[in-house]
Amino acid sequence: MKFSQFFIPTLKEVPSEAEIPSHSLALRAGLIRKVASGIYSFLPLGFRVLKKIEEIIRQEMNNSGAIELYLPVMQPSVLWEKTGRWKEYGPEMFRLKDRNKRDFCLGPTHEELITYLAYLDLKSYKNLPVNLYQIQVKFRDEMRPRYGLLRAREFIMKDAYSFCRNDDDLGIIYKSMYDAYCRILERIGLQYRVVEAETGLIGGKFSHEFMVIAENGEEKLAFCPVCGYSAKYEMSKSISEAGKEKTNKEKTVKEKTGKENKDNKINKLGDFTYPYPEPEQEDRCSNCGKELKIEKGIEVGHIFKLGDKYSEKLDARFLDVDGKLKPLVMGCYGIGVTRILAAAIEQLHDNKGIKWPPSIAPFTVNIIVTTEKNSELSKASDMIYKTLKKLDVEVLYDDRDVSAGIKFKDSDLIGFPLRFILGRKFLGSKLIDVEYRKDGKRVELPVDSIPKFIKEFKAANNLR
RNA sequence: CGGGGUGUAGCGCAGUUUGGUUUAGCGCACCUGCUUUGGGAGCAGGGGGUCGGAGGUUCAAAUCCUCUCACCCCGACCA
Repeated sequence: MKFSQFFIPTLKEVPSEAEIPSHSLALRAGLIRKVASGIYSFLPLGFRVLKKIEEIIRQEMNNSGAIELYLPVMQPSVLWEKTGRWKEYGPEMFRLKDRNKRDFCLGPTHEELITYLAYLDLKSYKNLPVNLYQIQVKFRDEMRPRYGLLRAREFIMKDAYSFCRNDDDLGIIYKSMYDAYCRILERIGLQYRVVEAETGLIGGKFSHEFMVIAENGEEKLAFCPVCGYSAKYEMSKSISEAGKEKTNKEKTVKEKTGKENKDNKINKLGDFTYPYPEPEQEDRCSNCGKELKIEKGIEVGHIFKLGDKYSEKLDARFLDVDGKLKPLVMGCYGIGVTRILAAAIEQLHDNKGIKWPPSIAPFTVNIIVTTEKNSELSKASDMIYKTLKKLDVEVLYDDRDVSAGIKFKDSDLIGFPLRFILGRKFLGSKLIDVEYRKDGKRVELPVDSIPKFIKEFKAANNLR
C-alpha cells in the first residue's frame, strides 16, 4: 500500500479530550475518531488492527473446538424478562421500541439469546458438549464512558458460551478456554496476568480475569514474582508480618467503616469512599511467603462457570443418558477485541508513539524515501516495495511528497515494527537502513538480503 | 447520578475579569506558486469561524443574566 493512496489522517497535537496514551495515540495515529461519548469510528488503520486481533482470537477459538456463529444485536425484551435481567440491568441497557411498541434492547451481552438457541436445538446429551462463539458488537450505556476505547459504550468482543451435561465437562471446556486466552495474549505479544475474580451481574460460581499489565490500568493486582500467585488486589490474600492471614477486602471494609461486617461483603458502596489501601511492605504471598508485588492491569478477558442459572430460567434442558431431563450446564467466556487494541497501545508505547507488536501491527514495514525526487532513489524504492510485496509482507510505502521529518514522525507515531529508510546513503552504499521500532536499533541491509531478513523476522515473530 | 471543568476555523489555544478600540486573533493543518527534502522546511499569496444552542439585558454582547445541549475529569459501578 502506498501512503499517498491510503487514508491515514495523523494529528500532530494532542487532542484535549484524551488523557491517557492509548486514547491520545489512537486518535493521533489515525486509528479512530470519536462520534459521541464512548462511540468511535474505526479508520482504515485501526480497522486493520481490529481484524488482526479478531483473526488471532478466531484461530485460537477454532483450535480449541469452539464453533463460530452470529447472533443479532437487537434482542426482544421477552427473553430478558424470563431471566429477570430486563429490570436488573437498569439504565446500562440501551432500550428501544419497534413500530408496534414492543420492547427491544441493543445487546449488552448474549446469554439470553444463546440459551434460547440451546433451548430450541440442544435436546440430547448426544449434542453435547458444544461451545459456540461470536465476534460481535456490544452496547452498554456506561454511567461513565472514559479513556477512549478502554471503556466505550459500543465495543467489540468475542463471547463464547459452552453447554455441557455436567460440571466435569464444563471444567474441561473452562480449562480449554483458559488456555486459549493465554495463547491469544501470548501470540499478540502482551504481558498479562490471570487472576481470580468476582462474577458480578453475569452470575455463576467463580471466574478468572485476564489482565494486560499497564501503567494506566484500572485494576490493581497483587502478584508474587516467586510462585506466580496473582489476584485482584482487593481479593488478594497475604500474610502480614504478624503472621496472620488476611484478605485486603476484609481489611478495607473494617478500616473504612470502623466496624465488623459479618460476611466480609460490602453491601452499600455509596455509604463510604472505597479507595484501595496502599500496598504495604509487610504484605507477603500467602502461598510461599515472599513479598507481593503490586501491579496495575487492564481487564481484557473474563471467563465464567455459569452452571444452570440461565438454562433453568429459560428452560433449556436436555435428555441425559439416564433418560432424565436436566438443565444444560453453561459457561461463558468473553474477551474484548477493541479493548485489547487499546490495552496493547497502553502497554507498548513511548513518547513518540505506538510500538505495535508485529502480530497485530497494521503494516509490518514502513518504507521511507527521504528524497523522493531523485529518480534513481525512487526507482530503487519502487523495486524494494515490490520485492516486499512479493515476499507477502504488509508494507506501507511512504511515497508522499513531504519532508523526511514528517515521514519519520508519522512512522514513529503509527508504530510500524520495521522501517526501511532509503536516502542519500543508499545512493552511495546501496545499503538500506532498517530500524526496529521496538528498541530503535538499526542494521544496514543490502538489497539482495531482503528475502533472508524478512524470512528471519517472520520466523522470530510468528508471522505467516 | 453527585462533584469539578471546558465549549471561539479541521486540531491546539488567546481574547471573556473591567461590554464598544477585532471587518474576531495566533500557531499548526489546508489551497496556489517557487525554493526545499536523513527527523514535523522557507518565502510569497490565499480560503475557512459569527464565538455550542435558545432566550434575555443593552444604543452596543464571544464578553453580562437565564435556560439548555455536548464533551472531559474525579467518585460510585463496570468487559
